Amino acid sequence: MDLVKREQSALEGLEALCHAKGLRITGQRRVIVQILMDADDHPDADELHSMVRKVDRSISIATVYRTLQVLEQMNIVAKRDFGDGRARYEISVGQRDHHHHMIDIESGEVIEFYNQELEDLKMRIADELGFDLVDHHLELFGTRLASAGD
Amino acid sequence: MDLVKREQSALEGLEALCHAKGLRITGQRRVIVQILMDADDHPDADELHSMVRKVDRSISIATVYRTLQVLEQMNIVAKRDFGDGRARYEISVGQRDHHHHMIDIESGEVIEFYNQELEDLKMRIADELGFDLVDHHLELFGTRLASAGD
DNA sequence: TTACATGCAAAATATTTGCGTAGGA
DNA sequence: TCCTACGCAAATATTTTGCATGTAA
Repeated sequence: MDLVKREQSALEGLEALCHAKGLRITGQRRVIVQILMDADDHPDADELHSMVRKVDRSISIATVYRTLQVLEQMNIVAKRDFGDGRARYEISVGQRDHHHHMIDIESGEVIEFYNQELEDLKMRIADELGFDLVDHHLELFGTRLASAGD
Repeated sequence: MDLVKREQSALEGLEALCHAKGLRITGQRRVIVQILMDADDHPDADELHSMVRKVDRSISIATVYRTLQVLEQMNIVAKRDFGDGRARYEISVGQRDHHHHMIDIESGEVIEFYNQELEDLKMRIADELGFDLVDHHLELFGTRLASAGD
């Protein structure tokens, strides 16, 4: 239920924030946000466009980019970079639910994780450097341990 | 002296590694590595190209990209992403001397830092996730505290 | 009605690659 | 000499933008 609630609030958040900023809630924007909320991976603009077009074939790649830009400014979407050439996107419900990525450099698989120690440490580091932390990205790249899992 | 030694070893490392991998040490490669060692910021390919051309006007942007690619594979150069569209490069002497970046989102200034706690924590997190850590990127984005510095 | 948003196609960026030549080992 | 690396220019890939039209408020 928690996940569902979170998704609803993201969509509500979208509408509320759109209104607050004088932006229009269009069918395209609704579809793009919905698709991105349903995605449990990190699609790039082109992948997102393909998915979006399964719902509404008329939506253009330009609108996808423009919408992602707007959503990023509203902190509804976070833009990520995993080292290949293109940007990847994911829903970020406000600043909550912060997580990072462990990337399997052999398979390309991306695992999300959260670690409170890390959050604390980053705040502390930023503070020591004389900064107010606004955002942060951490990506770990590695290979699966032979012993573990599989 | 320490810095000088480190730079020398980077250049020596280049030659040694080139030989080991059957790669040729060309004038272009020497210039590119030298310029990158002398840079204390994080130039992108185009900036690097401009700097390199002050030494040898015939060096092309393609060679800069190709050299950076080779150097990255040899772990002599690290590719970074600070959120604008282009990749940035810096010398990384082996795996030592690891550091991260605190980016001032107002001025674009980049401050490098190192934190042992962070290194330990990242190793631990990767291990807990069942991974052998190969590489990692951390970027903090923030604004300068009013009270601090200035 | 009236701006803002959209689709389309062209443009702007960043990076890679084919090809014939130059040059390091 | 031989093969890798180079310069050049064209090709790719990704993202942005101008413009005429559509549409939410």
